[in-house]
Amino acid sequence: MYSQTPSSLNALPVATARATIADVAREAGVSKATVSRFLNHRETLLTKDIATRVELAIAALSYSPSPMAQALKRGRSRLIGLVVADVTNPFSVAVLRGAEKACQESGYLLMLFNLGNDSRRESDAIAALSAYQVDGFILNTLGRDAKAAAQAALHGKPVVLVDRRHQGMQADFVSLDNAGAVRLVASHLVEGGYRELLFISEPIKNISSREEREAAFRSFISESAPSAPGLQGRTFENTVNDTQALDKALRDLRLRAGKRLAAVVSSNAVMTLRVVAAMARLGWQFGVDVGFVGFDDTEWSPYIGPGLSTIVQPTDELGRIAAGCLIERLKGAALPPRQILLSGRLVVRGSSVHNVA
Amino acid sequence: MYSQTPSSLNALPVATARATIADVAREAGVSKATVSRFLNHRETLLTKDIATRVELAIAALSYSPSPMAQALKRGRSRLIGLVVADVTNPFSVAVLRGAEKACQESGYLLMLFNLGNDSRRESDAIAALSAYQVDGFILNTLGRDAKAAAQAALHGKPVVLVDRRHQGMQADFVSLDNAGAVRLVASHLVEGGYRELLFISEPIKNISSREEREAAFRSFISESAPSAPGLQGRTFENTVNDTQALDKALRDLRLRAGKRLAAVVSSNAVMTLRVVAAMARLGWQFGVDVGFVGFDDTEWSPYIGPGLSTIVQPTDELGRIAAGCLIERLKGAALPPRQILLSGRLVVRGSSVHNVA
DNA sequence: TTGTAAGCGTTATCAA
DNA sequence: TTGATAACGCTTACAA
Repeated sequence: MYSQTPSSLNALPVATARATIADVAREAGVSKATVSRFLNHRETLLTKDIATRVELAIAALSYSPSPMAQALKRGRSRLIGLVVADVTNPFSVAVLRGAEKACQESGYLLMLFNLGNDSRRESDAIAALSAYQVDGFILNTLGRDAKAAAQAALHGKPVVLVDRRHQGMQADFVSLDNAGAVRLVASHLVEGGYRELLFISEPIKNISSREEREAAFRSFISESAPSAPGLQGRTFENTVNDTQALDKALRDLRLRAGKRLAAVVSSNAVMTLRVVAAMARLGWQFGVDVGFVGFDDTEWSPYIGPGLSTIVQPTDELGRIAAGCLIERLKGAALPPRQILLSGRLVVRGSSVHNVA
Repeated sequence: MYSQTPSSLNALPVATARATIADVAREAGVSKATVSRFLNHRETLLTKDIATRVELAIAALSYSPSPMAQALKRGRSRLIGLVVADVTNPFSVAVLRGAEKACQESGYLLMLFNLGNDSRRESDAIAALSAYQVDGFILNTLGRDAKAAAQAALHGKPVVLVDRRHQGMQADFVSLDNAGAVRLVASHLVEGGYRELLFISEPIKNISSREEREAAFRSFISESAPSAPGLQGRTFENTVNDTQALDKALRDLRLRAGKRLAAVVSSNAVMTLRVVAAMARLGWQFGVDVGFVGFDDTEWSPYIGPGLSTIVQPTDELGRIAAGCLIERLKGAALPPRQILLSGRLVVRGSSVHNVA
């Protein structure tokens, strides 16, 4: 504070242009080519004497090469394009976080494009990112417009899909083991005595993760019915503002259940919040009136009612691995498309433990 | 589905290089300069005949100019660097969302750098982004390392600060009106009969928004003491894992309050969650044992206990305006540094309405 | 009104 | 081992 006199505040140094490779060459008394060699093939092909001269010049001018120029020349940018369906969704953000970390560690920078759940922008996103010569894509998109995603591949850039598959696309795919997680949830509820289950999802519309979860739920019910007498299960798709339908679905659930215990399985955090709101409207309590398990653990899950039981997705891992896969390919690995499924973890809290009180 | 035969899946077209301006020129039978003119000064300086020929060629080759090459030549990249303190913080994400939207609308792309609350990376972030020739910066950073931020200015790039000021930096600043919001919160509590208040913040360490909120709280207490008999207020800084200190602070609060009503003001969403956890540990209820208002509204606020009263920050606006300010300057506006403060809105829920039950 | 050519900051190919 | 020089894809004097 003391050292910051008013004059030092105003007299900001005039914008001083970045040093270029030519400046360094001049300073060191060598050619640009030599500087470039120092940068890229330091150990080989260089006299010690010259190397140190270049090194000094670089330090003196605090030079660092322009990634833009490098990109233009090399055709590679050390940029990774990340397209997310919706930055508002905590899942997307968590993945973003993991991916960003992995990229930073490998010296890549992330260019972000948010779709805001507008699937029409999907091809815009890929086009824009592609124009900036991103070296590869991480896509957590809507999955409707397979063609758009394919474009990326057409430009020969590697792609990693997170959470949502694209039909007919040859790409690495990183995701939660949805089927396994559903089994975890459903068998926990059945063991806890719940017999009338309702799986609630956002509109499924071809989104692979939603399809997989719903399908796994259906299979579980039909497979388990023999060994769990009285077990029934249904699925329900709820659109964003249709609170009436949601309330009705919950009431119907209890009606169907009769004396049996009823439970809800929510397919993601967004849906969970809607169910929480519905429960408040109905004046029902988790664990008393209905059991509950939701996909996606959030920081607030423990504090809603008796605590919400959830499936924890390894989101950070998902992001890291997605970025890792991509970077591996960028380093030249020519592997066949991989599918990496990570297991979810069930966290049991009060909402899925029946409580008569 | 039917049209996707196995062969069409495998026989992906070979990576076909992007068309360049030279390709277009050849196709149209004109010079590169002409194509460039069509791109940049379409209306002026061009014969109708030639213009259409170029237009056709562009369409035929589905050409779009390389932003990298343009950036290299022009020195401008249509890229905006966004540095956030912590992508995990819902506030940062919300701002990010607003900024991203505004950028997209103006044809800018966002390069993201997350500090993960590690202040040492602040200068790395700015250096990395700056190397990619971003045209400007949106900074929501830790505010410790004023020099790092200043570097950005030194390269002559405009900067917008969000939520956190940097000492001695000439830059636009966009933020919540912290003082006003604190007054809103505190007077609401006092009017509700609360007389022993505790302001709980994450460690303040020079972070301007935290300082401002705490200072405003202190002034409010001393200004209002005369007109509100028995009014007392303290402030408390809680570090991330120190649950013991937090629990003690809450117990002491009620001890001090005696028969008077006690209330907590939490300085952001992260802190709110810790208070929620502490209340659970203590077995206390919001609105009964202590009153509560927290900064930052979250989707889950309504569903914790009787609902948490909160200050809603216009986060989307903050992001939009930040990006807007920047883009305005990028268009050439040479204004003095502006300070834009947006008002918060108080949402009253059960936690700040005393309930004897 | 259009074309030629130089240059943005790199890297890579050739000679020396 | 080092240095010219051409190219990457674009814009912009300057000429025509």
